Amino acid sequence: MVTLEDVARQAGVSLATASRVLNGSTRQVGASLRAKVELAAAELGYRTNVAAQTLARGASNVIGLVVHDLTDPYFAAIADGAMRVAESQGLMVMIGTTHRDPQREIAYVSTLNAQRVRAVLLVGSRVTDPEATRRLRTELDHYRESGGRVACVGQNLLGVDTVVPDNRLGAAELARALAGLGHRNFAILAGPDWLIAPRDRVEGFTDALEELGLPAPRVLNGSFDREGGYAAATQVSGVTCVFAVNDVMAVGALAAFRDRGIRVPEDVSVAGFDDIFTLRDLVPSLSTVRLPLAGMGARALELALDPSEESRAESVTGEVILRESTRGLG
Amino acid sequence: MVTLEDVARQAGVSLATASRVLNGSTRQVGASLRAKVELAAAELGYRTNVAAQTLARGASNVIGLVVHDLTDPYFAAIADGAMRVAESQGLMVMIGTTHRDPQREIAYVSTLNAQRVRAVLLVGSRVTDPEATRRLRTELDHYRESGGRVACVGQNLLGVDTVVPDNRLGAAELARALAGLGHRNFAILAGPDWLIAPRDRVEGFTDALEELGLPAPRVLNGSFDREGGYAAATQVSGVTCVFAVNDVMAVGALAAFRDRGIRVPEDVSVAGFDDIFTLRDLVPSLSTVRLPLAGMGARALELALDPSEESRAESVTGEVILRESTRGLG
DNA sequence: CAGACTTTGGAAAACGCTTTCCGGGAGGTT
DNA sequence: AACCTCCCGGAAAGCGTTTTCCAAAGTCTG
Repeated sequence: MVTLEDVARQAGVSLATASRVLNGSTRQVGASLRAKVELAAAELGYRTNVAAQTLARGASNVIGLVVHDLTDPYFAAIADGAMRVAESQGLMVMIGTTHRDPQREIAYVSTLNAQRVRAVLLVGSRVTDPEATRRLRTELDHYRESGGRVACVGQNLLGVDTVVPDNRLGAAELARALAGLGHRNFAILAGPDWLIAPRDRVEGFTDALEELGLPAPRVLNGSFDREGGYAAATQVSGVTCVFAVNDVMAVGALAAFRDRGIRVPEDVSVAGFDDIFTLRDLVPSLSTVRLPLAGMGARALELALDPSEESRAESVTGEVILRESTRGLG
Repeated sequence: MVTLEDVARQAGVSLATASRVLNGSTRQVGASLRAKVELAAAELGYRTNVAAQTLARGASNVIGLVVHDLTDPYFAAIADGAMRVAESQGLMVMIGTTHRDPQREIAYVSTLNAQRVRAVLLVGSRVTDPEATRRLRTELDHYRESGGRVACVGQNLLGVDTVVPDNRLGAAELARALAGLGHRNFAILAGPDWLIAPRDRVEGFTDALEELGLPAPRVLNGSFDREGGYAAATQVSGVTCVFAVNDVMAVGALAAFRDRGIRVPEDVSVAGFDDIFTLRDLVPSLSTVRLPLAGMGARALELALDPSEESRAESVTGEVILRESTRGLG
């Protein structure tokens, strides 16, 4: 293991000088010594010991990213956006997946705190359980007191910088658009009740229908993934349009309808939410609400990194996109 | 910032005792002192400073994961598998995306070396450029000399533990299966020449056709993603079956054929490779070669973590899965 | 050319842990 | 009762950096 001291000795300079040359210091070092140090470092194959550096500097070059599930393209897209800005800032990314377990989210914040990461990004819907939220807040506050920065992509419930997708508005506009196509009877394939994002989407959609004077939709709960969409869709009947609260559930619904011999959009229209890139080529192509996922991840990290006393919440509105999976009536 | 020393003082014990209680040591500590320390730690909200711990122990609890592109479900699935075993071992994961740039891959290995991560996982096809491979090997050797462990998911070119998808065999078996359906004239939507995985798939497929005495396929190169598949597919004509060297290219091809008014599988059959989970519900459902992606990621990390002098290569064979996108002729 | 700055190099004190030694006391054996 | 072992607590020496303080050597200025 080559240390700075080895480099310094080989270059015939002091530890201080070697440090100043190799790890960006504000101090100047004369050209000749600088060259000697660089040569020695290259010859010996020196690699900075980041742990030692972090300890001495009291600040690390790592950020933490906590997502629900990396194989869900929704999170992959957001993570990708965040990672691009991390890379541009020379920061490494430490990542944890909670698989939607609030306990694990808290545990990760604690671990990332122990790692003294520069910032933590919490990506994904908050939960309705106030106790879980409170415990998470406590942990976050603890981290922030020791200088950590936090941002969230989700609901503004943690008292930290947050990028908030306007789920209610997006769902409401989708509802209006679908009503505009002539639909009157809806079913909603909802996620679990304890996740706020899907709940907000249900409420936004439902409220909009009510405002339009349309009958209340039938709400069918399922897990927030493809299987949940499939399962919920097996119970759908008597409606002309179903709204799945996210695209992967919509995909499950499409599969269920196919298996049941129900044609989309001829027999029933289907719409999703998120506009997942990987699903762009589905047949029929999916009507949905587009969210700028990568941008949201990037923005969240920018917020976290940008020092500021009060916490900011930036709302992101989705854009309704009607494709082939929804058709006009009459 | 609460330190171990603060905890020790508050508990009225020595630093050594506090350390032994809070951070798994082999040494026993009496019940009463242990309780005092735990209480003090909880009261003060102590969080281990992992950087200091790493420095003192000379070993970290993080592993590095280098993938081409996280938004590609292929990599997300492998990463997920690896992350599950990491989590089960109490290891954190530091992740880097190269966007298929060999330079960046090398740079990440260097950075992860500086971080003194326990192990590095390189996920994704190797490149044909021997110079890039040599430079990467040099960097890896350097890392390993200082005790780092390395594993790779891809081709066995780096002299490290490797999980090798048998691309040739998988493609060959796919070719035989498709020939078994009666197809004689094939086109291959190939990836870029400098990536070995797609090249191997092309060769395996081509060789198998030759063995069967069938005409050589037309090979169309494109980028290793959806767009590449789309672009290459626009040039396809006069064949009954096209093999896209991975599923996302196949999706692009499906889209291209749709745009051209060519029906799949009636007018042309399409097969992919990888069996991406998210694409399971495509219509028509995609014939492909299934690779146990999560298992491969998990296995690679196991190999990396399992000490061994000589480097091991474990081959993984894909399973041909014929679905709706390929049809039998005659 | 004296005095006041500015540069630049080095010595050494942190940074917050882990772990090796030491030593004292408790328990067991002749 | 003397001798050995164990067991457990603490003092202190690292781990590899950064950075503060000094000091020496230039560089200006008047």
